[in-house]
Amino acid sequence: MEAITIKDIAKALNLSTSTVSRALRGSYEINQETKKLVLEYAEKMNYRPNPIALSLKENRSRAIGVVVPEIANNFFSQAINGIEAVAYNRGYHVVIFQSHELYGREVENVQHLIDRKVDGLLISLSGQTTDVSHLLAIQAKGVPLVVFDRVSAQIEVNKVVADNFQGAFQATEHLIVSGRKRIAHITSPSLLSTTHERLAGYKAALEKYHLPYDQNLVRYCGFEPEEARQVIFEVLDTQKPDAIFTASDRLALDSFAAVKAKGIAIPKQVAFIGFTNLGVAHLLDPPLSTVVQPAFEIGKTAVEILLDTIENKRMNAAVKTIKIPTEVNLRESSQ
Amino acid sequence: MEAITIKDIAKALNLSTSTVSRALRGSYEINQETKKLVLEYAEKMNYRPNPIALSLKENRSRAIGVVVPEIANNFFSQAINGIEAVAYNRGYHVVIFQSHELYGREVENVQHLIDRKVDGLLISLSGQTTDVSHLLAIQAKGVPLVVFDRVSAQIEVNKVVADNFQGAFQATEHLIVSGRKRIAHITSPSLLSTTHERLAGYKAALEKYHLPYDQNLVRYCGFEPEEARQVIFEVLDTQKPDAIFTASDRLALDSFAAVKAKGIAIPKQVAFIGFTNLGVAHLLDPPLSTVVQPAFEIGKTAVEILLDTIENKRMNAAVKTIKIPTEVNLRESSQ
DNA sequence: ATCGTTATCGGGAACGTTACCAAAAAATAT
DNA sequence: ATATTTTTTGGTAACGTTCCCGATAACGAT
Repeated sequence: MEAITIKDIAKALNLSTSTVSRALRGSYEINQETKKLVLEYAEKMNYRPNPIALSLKENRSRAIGVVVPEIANNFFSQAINGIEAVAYNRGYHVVIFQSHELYGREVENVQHLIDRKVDGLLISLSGQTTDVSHLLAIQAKGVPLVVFDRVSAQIEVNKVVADNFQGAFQATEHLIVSGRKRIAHITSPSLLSTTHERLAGYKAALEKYHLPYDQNLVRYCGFEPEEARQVIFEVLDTQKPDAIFTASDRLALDSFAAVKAKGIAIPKQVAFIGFTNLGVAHLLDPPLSTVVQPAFEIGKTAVEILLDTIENKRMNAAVKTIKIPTEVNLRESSQ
Repeated sequence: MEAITIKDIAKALNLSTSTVSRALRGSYEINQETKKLVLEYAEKMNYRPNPIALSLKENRSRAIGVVVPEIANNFFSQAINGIEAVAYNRGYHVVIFQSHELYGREVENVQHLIDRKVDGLLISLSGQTTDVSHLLAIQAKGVPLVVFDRVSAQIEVNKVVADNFQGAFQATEHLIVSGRKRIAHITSPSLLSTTHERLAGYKAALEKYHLPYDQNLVRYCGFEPEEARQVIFEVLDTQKPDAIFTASDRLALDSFAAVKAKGIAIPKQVAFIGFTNLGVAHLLDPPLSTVVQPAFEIGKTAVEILLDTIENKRMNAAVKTIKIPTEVNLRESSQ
């Protein structure tokens, strides 16, 4: 029941392991008959090369690591699908780890992936991550790295993100032109790059239409289950907004639920638009307007850059940040 | 920048690799001073053991493999979270592969995980899988295996599933007692164990209330994007049901959307209840009644059995199938 | 002083594979 | 027939680690 190895084949056919290896690998420097013999026997015995031995020898694994905050999040699972599609076609495995928004877990994940000799790393930062020295360290080691979605200014590396500014700008502008004046912005922890960019888009839209920027209308919200609810209740009670623009998948849902729970009519009393990749947005009550990120494409682009780097196809390419346009879907919740 | 190894430490401290290994591992048969010296140096140089070398030597990896159809599916991502939570606490890594509902991909995934010497395997079958010889093969090899959610009768192995019969029975019963007579059941491919069990629950409820079982009201539906829509349209047009009970996460959504697209009032004209783990069910229009599977707990239970098997903690335990109760949430869509 | 014990350490093999170098055999050239 | 090249193969080391076995030294006991 034990797996068959090159040694077993060599012994069975009275050859050396070198010869068997040659037969299995490239065809050069080998008698065609010997090669055939080996290949047939290997086939018959269902020989499968041991990737672990290979990894030890070659110091690589034909696998790439992916670290995301949470796969139970549409954006990330879609991004992973993009990553996987490309990686699979190019002969790489994808090893997925979740940080669960914890800095410590993220560092651990990165370390483990490096220990396991992944050929490259794709990461979207946790909500707690401010210090990126763990990434700088692997960069110093020469491990190819691409950061996507949630990036950091502290590291010079290829990045792939949605055009968060544009999306937020368009969402806010839409709310403004449809007559809203007090637009609350419920957003993620201020550490995140996405938070900054979306806030900037929000501000820019206000500015364009000469609306005042009121700090009290902007709320940062962490990842605790009940947090969004509290924040929404508070902002509704104290600020009386006539519109809400939320900045993430999870926040869109929790906030939407909270507003409804409070018995406030959407969009009559408060218009609502969410930055989210929820597939069910059009089925909600009322149908939810959304800014959608091209998650699959972000994943796809990120992994393409990573694999090109791994395979030395971008030797002299400068490090850059790729912005992929977002898409706005206007529905009843914001009319 | 290269990673430091035991050899490097040995050379630096003028010791043999054996001694260094001993110092790093168990403390027996080693001078306390030598040990301290080694540990300090290792710490200073940031030594990390090479798990690949370990895997090669010990023929195991301290990792378990998980094969699921699709992570962009609430049920599976929640199950994975359950798996991960337990595995992490017990010192195992989790390697996630997706079959994307393809039999070929599933076989490949299993093979790759075995090649990579996972200590055990958790799998939920693809929608195409009828032949489980790939699982029988690894079972014969002695690799610990637990099948969850979508199982197969063809293999005797520990299984963890939701109580699909109960959930379907309760859903159907609820529709019946609230006055519905022609209840359509939109379900997954007939190969799946979950499909059978849910259909059985549906039938049993009809029987209990002496309603006829009409084959035309039951529709099997594959995984193509437009398929559910077509099926729903057809069944609505030709069968005029007064209720719809759907059998999966994806089908619930697609069917719900299709019914609404057709302009049919829920629940007035057609009552609707879905077997789904959607987090947003209560926010839909109208709020969607659901049968919820304890996904996290299924994952948790499955991995506990697997790890116990790996660690020989269930030597004489008989193979069994664990059924975990489902939960019915009644909302407006089915009143 | 010799011997057996104990504590501590080093050497070598092994896990599966490939790369390099050398050796043998075969083919070709002289 | 001999020399030279080409083709084909085998042996060995190496990747990083642990385990088994043997070696050495110190030590107390006789």
